[in-house]
Amino acid sequence: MRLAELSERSGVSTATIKYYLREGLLAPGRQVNTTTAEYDEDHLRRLRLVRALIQVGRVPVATAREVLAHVDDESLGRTIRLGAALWALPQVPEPDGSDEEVRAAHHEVDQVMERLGWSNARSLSSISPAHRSLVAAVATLRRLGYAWDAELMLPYARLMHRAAVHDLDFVETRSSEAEKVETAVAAAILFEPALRALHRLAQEEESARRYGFE
Amino acid sequence: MRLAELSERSGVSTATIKYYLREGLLAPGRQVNTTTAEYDEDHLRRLRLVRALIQVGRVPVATAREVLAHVDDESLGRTIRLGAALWALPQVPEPDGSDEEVRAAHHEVDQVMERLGWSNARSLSSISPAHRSLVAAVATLRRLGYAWDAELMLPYARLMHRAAVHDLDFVETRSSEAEKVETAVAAAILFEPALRALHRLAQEEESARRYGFE
DNA sequence: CCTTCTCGGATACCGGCACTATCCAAACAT
DNA sequence: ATGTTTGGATAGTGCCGGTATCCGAGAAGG
Repeated sequence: MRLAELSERSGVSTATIKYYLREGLLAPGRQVNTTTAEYDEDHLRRLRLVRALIQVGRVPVATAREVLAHVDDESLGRTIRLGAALWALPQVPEPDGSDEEVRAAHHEVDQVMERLGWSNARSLSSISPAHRSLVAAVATLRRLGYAWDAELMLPYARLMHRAAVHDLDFVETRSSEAEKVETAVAAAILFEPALRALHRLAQEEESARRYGFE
Repeated sequence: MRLAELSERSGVSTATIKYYLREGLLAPGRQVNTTTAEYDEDHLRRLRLVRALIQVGRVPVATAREVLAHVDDESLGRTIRLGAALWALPQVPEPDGSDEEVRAAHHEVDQVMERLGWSNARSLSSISPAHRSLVAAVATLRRLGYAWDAELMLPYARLMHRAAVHDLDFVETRSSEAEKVETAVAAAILFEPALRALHRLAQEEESARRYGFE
């Protein structure tokens, strides 16, 4: 298919597709001649993933480029490749290690890891962006006066672990390796809005159950 | 305290504080004379909450203003007040009701509500922003080729409900009504990054458990 | 063959948004 | 008295995702 058709089938304007091509989020089509390029179903799939990353996941274009580069890097093993893709994601700045709250948060987070026996996560604790994000989030909560400690975090950690088991079971259902990596990214990025929405719905439900509409 | 001190203790520049005052995110201080205004601890708390909303929650300034207006509206009952605050949050556009995927997603979501007996959520299904977000997220997933149906969603919904129970238990520990509402907003906005980070950490852990570092 | 349309590529531009820099006159501080 | 600090008003900045415009090279139709 040509650019116009790609645009129509994806619902993304040609101008924006050109922009993504320019930014390296989308591989160029097969050049037929100087003025025509041919795109295929893979391009369409990738374009939809790009849109999902940017619109749903609110991932900056530059970050999306990195994530996708890792998704495409077949020289890496699965965990690494997946990890590399996910590690390119977070948009969280390095927390200030000298800050008091940050150190306290770090301590509580590590305690959670320990009590759950998350040895892998622990061994990566200094480099994993997810770990960094968690420390930053907990530090913010504490700074606002909410004493989020390991005790409070544990039940949430257990719940999210069970969610992760579901995620990976779902990823397993994919056949090809490439699809698995892509699915894992989708699971990380796109399940999150769904989880967040479910969380809020559940809050509404539970709140109405407890207090009615007083 | 005066503006400069408020700035110092919050870590927010005076220019930015002035901006928030202008935008109505922060109540003006007590005017001492034409060139001096006095701020107190409440201002500091509110300022920190504003920063958390904007920086951590990535809530647009205009949206934050609405949320905070509801938090401050003492004329509302708790559930309503809380709901009003949370409902002002979402940044999701109305999904296109005529879209095929959207309708399918809507159906699956309603099925989840029904099977969980979330009668409140169901009765609000047409107006709750969380419901709308969920439909939009599921529609996106389906458009990307992931067949997220009620069957797959149910376990996640159960997990998030348990998280919501923890949330509300935590909110209950607050003493004043105003604090409870503020805490509920914090729970909705600030727990989410923490949950997301826990989710990703759990994914890393589970992934490493299953595949090692192959 | 010639006209007219559409193609892809390059470049400049736009609009929103979260700030930020500058200016000002009033009022402290010393 | 005089330099500094205050809060308020206003205009400007930088980023970033996206768009509008222009171009010359083919494709399509008669």
